[in-house]
Amino acid sequence: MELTVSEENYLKAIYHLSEGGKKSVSTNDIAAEMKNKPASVSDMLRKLGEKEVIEYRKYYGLQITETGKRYALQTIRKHRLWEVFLVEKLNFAWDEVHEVAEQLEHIHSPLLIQRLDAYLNYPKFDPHGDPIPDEFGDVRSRPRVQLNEMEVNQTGQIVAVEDSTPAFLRYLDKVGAYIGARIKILDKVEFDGSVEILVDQKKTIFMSKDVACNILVIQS
Amino acid sequence: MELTVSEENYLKAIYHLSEGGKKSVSTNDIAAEMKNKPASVSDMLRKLGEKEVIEYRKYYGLQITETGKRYALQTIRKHRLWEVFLVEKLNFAWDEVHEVAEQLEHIHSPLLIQRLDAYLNYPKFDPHGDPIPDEFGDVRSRPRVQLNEMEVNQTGQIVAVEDSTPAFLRYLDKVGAYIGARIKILDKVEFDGSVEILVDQKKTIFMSKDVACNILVIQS
DNA sequence: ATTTATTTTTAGGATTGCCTAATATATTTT
DNA sequence: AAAATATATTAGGCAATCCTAAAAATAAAT
Ligand SMILES: [Mn+2]
Ligand SMILES: [Mn+2]
Ligand SMILES: [Mn+2]
Ligand SMILES: [Mn+2]
Repeated sequence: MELTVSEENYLKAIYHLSEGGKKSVSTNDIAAEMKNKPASVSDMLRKLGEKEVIEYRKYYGLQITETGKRYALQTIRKHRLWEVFLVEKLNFAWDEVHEVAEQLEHIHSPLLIQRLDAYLNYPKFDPHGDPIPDEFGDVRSRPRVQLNEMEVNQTGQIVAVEDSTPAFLRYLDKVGAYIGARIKILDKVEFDGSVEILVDQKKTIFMSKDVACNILVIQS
Repeated sequence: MELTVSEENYLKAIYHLSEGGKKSVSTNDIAAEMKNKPASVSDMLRKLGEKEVIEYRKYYGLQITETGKRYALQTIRKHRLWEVFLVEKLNFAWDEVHEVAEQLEHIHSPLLIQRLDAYLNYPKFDPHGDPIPDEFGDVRSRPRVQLNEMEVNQTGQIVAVEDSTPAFLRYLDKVGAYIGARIKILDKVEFDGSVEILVDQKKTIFMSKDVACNILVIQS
């Protein structure tokens, strides 16, 4: 079965919202994520239900099916592989890739993705630290914590960001936080949740809770 | 102004038909090229006229405008650059690239194309020997003749093919004709226009007129 | 110069994907 | 439990892109 670009985008949004811990995904949430109106979402949910990529009962809620998950993961795989390509091969900055990958993820060609994967040397993570599903849709997820939840003196390594907007990513570039950086919590301010961290045993960075909660760390 | 994918495809078809020597491009020709119906073409011509990428008078004919040419050449540039990428970097065969490039040519990102061009080392020709327009839409065209129009004992170099269908390209692979090959006409059969050529002073190939007329040569 | 054939356009319809406004259902408050 | 609020769906519409069938314009043949 072939999905349209719009259907692929909806399914991806639904998958992400489902994985985000929330029990049920609401029409309003999807509308917000897709930047369109709830009425449009209702239209699309009916169609996705008919195509059996979600299980949908009006007014009750929806659940993504196994088939739907496979489609979503395939699109996510393509998105993240293209992001790696743009950064590794075309020297894009990590804050410049998302919009283009959003288009490239809809190019339909199994051969293309297989070759791209090989060309990039089968990367496991995208430039934002997000895992790249394999061709069967398997994702290797690592136990990650938000930086603001760590305690003073704990150490770890930055492995991903939860916000991929250019503004946030450029800010991280500016202060010197990057994927792969080894960090240690030097201080936490009770009052506002801001933290001070040591990066690579060299540089001290002070950041607000708003920033810290979008940085994901593997503790060590 | 932004063109839709469909508009870009129509404009490309119109450009190619215009360059094909024909004085005026007919609605039927466009429909054939686009593999849809003349009625649909009429719809689109009105729209392209309103956007001033063609000059269109009902029942009379149409002419692509300078603006239209720029858009068409931009799309052609993208198509051909992607074809080079697929062959040079992802090891696609030259008969496998067209369909994918047909999709990739519509990805919208000036930065992407600029970087891709640099990454490929500013190629001047695509895998089928067609010239790649520069970022300003300038095309360096070379004087080429169809192989079947050459006389016995004349020599030259294969520089392009006029047919890019997989069946034709795979046939050329099989018999050993390729872009860049130095050739000499050994014999021509008056009766059916078939020719015998010597490739790289080594191999003799016999081909029908139907094949020969789709092979373009620079004479030397 | 008519008639005939071809080409092109218009009329009307389907599908996709979005919208606003109105309605229906579910949830929360009192 | 009823009323108020929040959430979700339907009704009706619009734009894009395609279609078939009918009508109009042009070109070709007699
Ligand atoms: Mn997308
Ligand atoms: Mn990413
Ligand atoms: Mn195309
Ligand atoms: Mn080509």
